[in-house]
Amino acid sequence: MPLKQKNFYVSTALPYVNSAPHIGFALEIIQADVIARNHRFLGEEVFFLTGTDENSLKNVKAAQEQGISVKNFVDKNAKKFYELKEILNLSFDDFIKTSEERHKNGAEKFWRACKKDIYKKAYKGLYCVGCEAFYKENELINGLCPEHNIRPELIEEENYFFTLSKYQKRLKKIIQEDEVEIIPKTRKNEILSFINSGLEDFCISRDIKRSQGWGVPVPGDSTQIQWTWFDALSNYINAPGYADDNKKFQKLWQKNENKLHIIGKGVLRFHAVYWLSMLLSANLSLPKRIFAHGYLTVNNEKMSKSLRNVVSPFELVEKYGTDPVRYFLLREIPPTKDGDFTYEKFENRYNSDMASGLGNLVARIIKMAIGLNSKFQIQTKSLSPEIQARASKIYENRKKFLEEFKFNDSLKSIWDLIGFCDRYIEKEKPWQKNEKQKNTIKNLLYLLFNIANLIQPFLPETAEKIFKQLGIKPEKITGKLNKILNFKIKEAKPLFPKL
RNA sequence: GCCGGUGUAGCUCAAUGGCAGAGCAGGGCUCUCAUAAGGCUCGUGUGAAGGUUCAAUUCCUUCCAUCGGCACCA
Repeated sequence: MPLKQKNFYVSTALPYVNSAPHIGFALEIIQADVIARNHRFLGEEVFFLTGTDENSLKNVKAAQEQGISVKNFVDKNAKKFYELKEILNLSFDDFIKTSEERHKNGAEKFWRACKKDIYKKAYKGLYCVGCEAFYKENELINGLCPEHNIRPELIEEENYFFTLSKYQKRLKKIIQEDEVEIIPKTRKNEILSFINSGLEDFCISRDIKRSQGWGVPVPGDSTQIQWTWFDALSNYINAPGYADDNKKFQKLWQKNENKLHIIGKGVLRFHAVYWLSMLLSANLSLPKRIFAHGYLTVNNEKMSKSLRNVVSPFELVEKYGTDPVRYFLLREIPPTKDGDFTYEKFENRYNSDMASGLGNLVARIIKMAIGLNSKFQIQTKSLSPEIQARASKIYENRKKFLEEFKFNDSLKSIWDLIGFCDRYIEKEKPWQKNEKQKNTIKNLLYLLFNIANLIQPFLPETAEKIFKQLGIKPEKITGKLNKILNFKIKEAKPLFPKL
């Protein structure tokens, strides 16, 4: 009887579609992709989910500005997010749009499941028409909205509230004891101090007129729609079939011990406080880990439309290719801290690590090997034990680092192996004809095979190209070390031409 | 204001209560299999002031700088 396959679930946050994808979201979805690919190599059954959040009021406004229907607007923009799959070589298994029926059905079912913790209350607040948001007295500047410099109106309406206060104690325990682990620790501490400051019930619906009818209705009340975050968070269970496929839902969510949310630091509270409490309320299984990444700056400035410094992943990939973009974001940006993008930094990484590093190493090994023979059979027992140990050490590092989401350290450790190969070549001079030449080249081919293996989750396209040049049959590519390898070397164009 | 993080070579970051390291960029030398690629080589720099200690970059105090969190904001 075959062993039962372990399940693994990973999601990104759902980006708003009111503007085009930028490299900040590219970072998040690439991180998730690496984790997903790595778990597939570990032999687990992976469900990798992403999608788009389309029920925001911002969309209604943006659609009106463009003079098209809201549905047309969100469909048009969501398509751009889906296209990231192609250009960034992403391996997600499902893409959920919160305007889809399956999501709305799920969100309504989820609302009913939380019913015991939902109550109606008059809400009074200072409402800025420009922002379409409520402000607190102390957030105003001279009594005016800080964005628009206008005096907010005092609005009173009945809304639904969620009894977050009720979950304060349980939530504190869950987070403190890592029943749900928040990564990194500093974010965990922030959330704990937020919880300790006292949790207040929060408003989870809007008047339907103010939302112009766009959104997920509140079950049983035609005057209200669900607040965007309340419906959007339920996407994580709706995609795996919460409302329409119980068998799938049980397998992927309820009985899955290893569920991971990858999110940006700015939305941690929604996930670590609201979402967990909502799941507790509905009596559903909790995620295992929440990983919060940092943000990208451009020239050390916040990316924003008004600064006109938003970098498009489409343009970057068009100019440099998919794997250089993946490499830069994973290698240069510290996983849990803010990192900076500039074209100069990007091109430096490209030239030194990709062109002169990996690309050049592949070219020189292939050329030397082919000068000797095109076919090689390598048995690991005939290779240098020191070299084998060195390679297997990098697999251990990758495993360890990826468990801690240290994409940068993991790549660094692989690139150390590339550096070792260059020094090994220099030392052994395998271009000279002598009795140890063939053996040196076998060791190098073995190392190159392992480098390709190691970079697979990060740079899948490059790994594939290297395997092709080595003539390794696809069925031999298991992500693990093999005892016997047959190579049939082919020359090819440079992987990364120098800029 | 309150809470927390960080401050190390031009840049990005390591490290340990005991002579402070790596990558990139830059200078010099050099091999030639390779994408003018590779290798070797060159760096007294721990924000400031005190304190504990035989010894502090590491522990403590204060200060300065900077970043983040503090309720509906990627």
